[in-house]
Amino acid sequence: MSTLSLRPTWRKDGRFFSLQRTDLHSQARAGLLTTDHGTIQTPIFMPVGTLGTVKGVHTHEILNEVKAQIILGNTYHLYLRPGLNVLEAAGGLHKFNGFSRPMLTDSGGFQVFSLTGIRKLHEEGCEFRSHIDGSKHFFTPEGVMDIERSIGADIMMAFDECPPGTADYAYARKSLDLTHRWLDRCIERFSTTEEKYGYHQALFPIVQGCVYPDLRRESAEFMVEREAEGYAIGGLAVGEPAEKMYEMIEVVNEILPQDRPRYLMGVGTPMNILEGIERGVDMFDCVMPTRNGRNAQIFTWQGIINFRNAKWAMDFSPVDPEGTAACDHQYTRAYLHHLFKCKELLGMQIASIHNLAFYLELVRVAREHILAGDFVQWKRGIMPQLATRL
RNA sequence: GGGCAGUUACCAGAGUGGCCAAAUGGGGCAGACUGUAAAUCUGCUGGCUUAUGCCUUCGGUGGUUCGAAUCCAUCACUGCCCA
Repeated sequence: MSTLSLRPTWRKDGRFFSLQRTDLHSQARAGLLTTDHGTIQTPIFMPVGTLGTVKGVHTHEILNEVKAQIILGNTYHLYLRPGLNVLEAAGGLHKFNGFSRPMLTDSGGFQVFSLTGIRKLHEEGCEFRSHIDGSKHFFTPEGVMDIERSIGADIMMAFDECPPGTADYAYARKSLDLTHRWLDRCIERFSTTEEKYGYHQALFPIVQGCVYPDLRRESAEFMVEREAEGYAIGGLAVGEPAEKMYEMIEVVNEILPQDRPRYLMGVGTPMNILEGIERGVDMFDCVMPTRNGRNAQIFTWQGIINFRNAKWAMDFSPVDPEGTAACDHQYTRAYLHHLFKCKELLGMQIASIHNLAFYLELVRVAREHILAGDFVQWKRGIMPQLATRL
């Protein structure tokens, strides 16, 4: 039996990803990723919009303040609410939420990890109990492909199992084999179905293997054979030490093809992202800027601020003097502190916009330095500041 | 003037003889958060050389008792009702 290949599903013009420059002193790359909803400059950070909305942030703010080039949605969550009938009637997620730039849907693989306790894994798929009403739902690789077709994101993720960072070798082995069998079923279904809304959709497989180099290598090789348009590295930042994560990225990126984008799923802190870029990652997503923003924490070039702390009560300087968003300059730290103390919604909005804008600025500047050829030097200079607690 | 109810930590409020430095909320002070079951969760919140320890505290004062936030007397204040 010949190996399944995704090549027949690629963009017809062959212009999905192009590398502009690879760093001489590291694996860092700058590239362009083209979708029918626009071109993305990589490396890129993708804000997470699980339910078709980046929590607390208007679309015009995502576009003009955050300057996001692509956002995420989540298959499991969108399937439960609003449901596929609504999304199909709307004409896909882009039409439904009014976001006309590229989108990517996660498959629900992460929910296999995070919903431990209300989910059951089988060879056939994963049975979930809805976290909303307890109802039963069965996700299979084929079903997930169909759902992601209905949602209509530009990039679809394969349905995988995301084991915890603490998984032992035996479990990691078993889990990886399941993910691989599921991948081939995803490819089979994806290859035999069409996009629903007249624009191209790409399918990214997800390399797994926990913290075990041999499994990671095997997984990467397995997926390279399938000739995807892009590849994801999953199952990291789920409880393992950061050093292990970096090591796994190195192992995997040695095998993944240079000419295709690599997406490190669910990562991470500003420092994690720069470490990932240095090791050849092109795409990142993480809930951290929005979730931590809602919880009063912001990231800046100078370090990390917790706006719940009393020390900001009388600080009338701007939220972030170096920030790129209007709200960074419109409001003071004392005011933002006040908003969080009073649990005012505006505080969460400001912090979310700020954090996302900062993350996008971080990868934009990183890209500039890759193009200029001094990425490693620049990164080394700013890392200590990023981790500082203000 | 008479009757009734009450006074507990920053606030509200439980406790009505020992398991009480005192429940629970709120507030305050910190911490966590990584493909979003998260505008959530956790810890601390009388003092002390941080402890299965000591000291001080439940309106004031004085009693009863081995032992009192809890029982008695009295004073002060608060609220409601009747004049």
